[in-house]
Amino acid sequence: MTGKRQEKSRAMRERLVEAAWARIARSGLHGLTAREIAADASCAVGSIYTVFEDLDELAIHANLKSLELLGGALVSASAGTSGTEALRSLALAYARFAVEHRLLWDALFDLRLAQPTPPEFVEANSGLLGLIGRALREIPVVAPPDDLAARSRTYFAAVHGIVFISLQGRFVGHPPDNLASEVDAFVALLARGLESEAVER
Amino acid sequence: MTGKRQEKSRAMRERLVEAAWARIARSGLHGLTAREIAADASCAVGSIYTVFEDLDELAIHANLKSLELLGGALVSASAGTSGTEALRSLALAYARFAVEHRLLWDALFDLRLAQPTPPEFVEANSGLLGLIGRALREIPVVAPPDDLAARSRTYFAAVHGIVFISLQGRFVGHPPDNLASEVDAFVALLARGLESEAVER
DNA sequence: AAGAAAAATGAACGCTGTTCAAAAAAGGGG
DNA sequence: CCCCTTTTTTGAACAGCGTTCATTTTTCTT
Repeated sequence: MTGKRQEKSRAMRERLVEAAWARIARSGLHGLTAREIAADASCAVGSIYTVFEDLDELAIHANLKSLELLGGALVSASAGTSGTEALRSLALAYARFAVEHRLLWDALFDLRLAQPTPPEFVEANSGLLGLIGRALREIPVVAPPDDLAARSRTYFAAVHGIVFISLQGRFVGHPPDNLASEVDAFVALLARGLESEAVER
Repeated sequence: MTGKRQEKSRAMRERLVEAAWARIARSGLHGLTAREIAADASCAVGSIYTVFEDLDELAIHANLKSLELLGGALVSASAGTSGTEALRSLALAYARFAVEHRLLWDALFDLRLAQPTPPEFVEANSGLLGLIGRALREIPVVAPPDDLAARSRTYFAAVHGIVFISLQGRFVGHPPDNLASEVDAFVALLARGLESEAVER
């Protein structure tokens, strides 16, 4: 039998990521402790550090798992739609994901990294922004030479902020129940603004 | 001499908040350790817990200090402006504050509380949203019976998200240098949308 | 089957927030 | 002004954290 070493270490890697992800989903990023993860993954605490640089790197990989889940939700939500309708579907699906997987979603943004963001993460994010870009391209005003990527990021950021502040619950105003309609109205407003831009040109 | 006890404890309270605030400004919320704060404020670690419930409560009061600073910046930025111009000034001032006091601003949103947000904090936030409300009221479409507070929060949240994602730097797109123009363009788009709403009515 | 190489282990280290018996300071009465 | 009571301040001690590394166990090669 050859390559037994690689295989075992990769299996442990996966177990660790799975355990970390499950624990974030249950207790949030704060509930991520080396000893508990190790217990969940049936290995020693020290083993974590033979496979990952530190707990942050493990958390990043757990977040990548969440990002994949989010990506799936966005893709299926926007399937068969286009233009402003696609924008609305994407925004609503994003809000729904945040509500339904609250702790996983929180962890995506709570994690502050000492080191620069790893390329896998940037790529995953770009993929999701690409969905917005596709929708924007179908709206006349937003086309080359406009920077589609920049606009996508801005509009995503705006919706993200609305979801974030709403779920944070530190401000008076909409309770989270109304989040969907809040987001919907906002995207509609955005679309109006874009149409108005188109008319003027 | 009477009331020497109260006075001393209040003085220590202020020293602690000041020390915590300064340390957040220098090293972020992560750099907030009980022992270092105590050293800065010239008292024992245990004293912190005679005055505050825990470190979180101390951090809240440090954040209140930051919120006052932000409030001042927003008030002076929007002074003498109205309507959409006021909205632009407010958004730009908000972005500038985030950049110039990055760690203080991060701490405002990094702090996740186990307990419900204390009323002082909610009040301070409401005060700042009121500035947006004043500006919105001067835009015809946004008037009673619209819920001004709800709209204020939504638009603030959108701008906040843009600043947040931009400074986070985890996405491709605008570098933070362009944050001001990104925010400016976005507020302009928002204003267009609002005007378009007005026309339709 | 034996020796060499690699990987997994978990006790130990230095740090954290928080507590609480002891010490210090402040107020009141003779 | 001094003594006694009450209140406040103190910092060593505690439990738990992420991380390390000498030791043990497992895997590979000969």
